[in-house]
Amino acid sequence: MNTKARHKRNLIYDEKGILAFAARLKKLRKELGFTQSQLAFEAGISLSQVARIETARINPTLSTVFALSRAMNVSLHELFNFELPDN
Amino acid sequence: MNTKARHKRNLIYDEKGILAFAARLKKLRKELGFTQSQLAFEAGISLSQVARIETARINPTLSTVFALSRAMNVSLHELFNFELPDN
DNA sequence: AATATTTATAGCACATGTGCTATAAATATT
DNA sequence: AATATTTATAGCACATGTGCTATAAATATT
Repeated sequence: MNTKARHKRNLIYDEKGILAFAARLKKLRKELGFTQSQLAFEAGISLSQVARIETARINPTLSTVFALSRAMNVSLHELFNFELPDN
Repeated sequence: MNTKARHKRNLIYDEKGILAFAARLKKLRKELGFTQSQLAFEAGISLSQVARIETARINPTLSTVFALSRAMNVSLHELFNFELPDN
């Protein structure tokens, strides 16, 4: 182990918020009749990424979210029409 | 230079979307009377990060956006109530 | 105008998002 | 039940988001 005391910064990872977004995305995708693969293709992102987002394994960037919004033809206003849980 | 042909993947960076979000955030923050420093403190993120977001230098993660939403006491529905420009 | 406050930049180290490939697990179809 | 399709995981390499510190630039206050 390194004796040098490295500072462990703690970054935000908003478990609850990420879970809520995952559920919202999955719901909309299914309602619109997309498979993950189709959505990934339309959005220009990878299938693995779509799966990771829907299972709340990662904390996507806005660009990724914007791509999903456009691919589903769902406005951001609608995509984010869910309650953000308290932290 | 390395002769090995490494693959240059191109990640999404949604310039227009990021700019639109930056403008929306700045507008709301000012309307609510926060300084960047106050907002950063309330959201538990760094001042430099708030400045980078408002000047569209970075592509923030959802967790960061959620923290801003809670700090300003503005719902996601409201925070994302803007037109996502075409890509 | 001088001073104080606020916002914008820069550079570093570290954490982690992303694409890719492969494969397993789960679900749907025949 | 067997087969096909869809979703979930894993591991790697690389790109980049984030916090921190410092400082400059811009704006507001006195």
